[in-house]
Amino acid sequence: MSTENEQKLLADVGRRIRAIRAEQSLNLDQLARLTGISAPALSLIETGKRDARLTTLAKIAVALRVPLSTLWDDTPPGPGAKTKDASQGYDLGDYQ
Amino acid sequence: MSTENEQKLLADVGRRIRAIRAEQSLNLDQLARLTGISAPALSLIETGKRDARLTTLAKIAVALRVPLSTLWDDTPPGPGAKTKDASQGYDLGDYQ
DNA sequence: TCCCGTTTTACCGATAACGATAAGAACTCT
DNA sequence: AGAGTTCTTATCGTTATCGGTAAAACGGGA
Repeated sequence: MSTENEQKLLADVGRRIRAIRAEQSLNLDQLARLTGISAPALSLIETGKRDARLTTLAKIAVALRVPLSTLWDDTPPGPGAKTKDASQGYDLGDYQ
Repeated sequence: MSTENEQKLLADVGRRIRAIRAEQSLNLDQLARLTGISAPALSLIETGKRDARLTTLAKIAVALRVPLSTLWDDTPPGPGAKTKDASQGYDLGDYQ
């Protein structure tokens, strides 16, 4: 994975987190208390400046009450039949 | 998110990575070359002993040619109609 | 039992995440 | 302009990831 794609991934995840947080009318301090992650750290994650760990993202997903996979968008929108076959070969997105 | 759930999450993601790697008949050295992640680091991730960063998991997903969300399984298996609504309220799994 | 491929574990050094705190920017309202 | 809220940025100290290397375990087959 190239560096510019990593940046896009982080920026994308951050935008998604911020959008969900805004939907729930939470500010950074409130989300910080819910997650145990400091508000500055959350700010860095949301602005795509920090490469968070898996458990950190999981804490955020739990606090926002969304599935972890909601934080990015790489699942193909195909109508059903998610075979989970690795050699399936659907169109790979930017994070692939 | 509690610590024991974090451990379960990491162990689960690791198991899933290992399963996909086995499906493709890759050993750790080969996946290491594909990802740029060292084989010892991959071993730690697969055995749930390391809390990898998002871009690290993304590199693995790219190398294995699977969507990032394949590495865990928190998307509801509902037939179609993935509204991505945060307040949707389907049954939250162990990672929620 | 002796190899051999694979994986795990242990160390090292460099880099980065993370919490805490504080300061600064941006924005609104009065 | 001043006060208030929210977010961003900076610094510091602790901890963890990560690549590299090497050494151990864990197999299986001849």
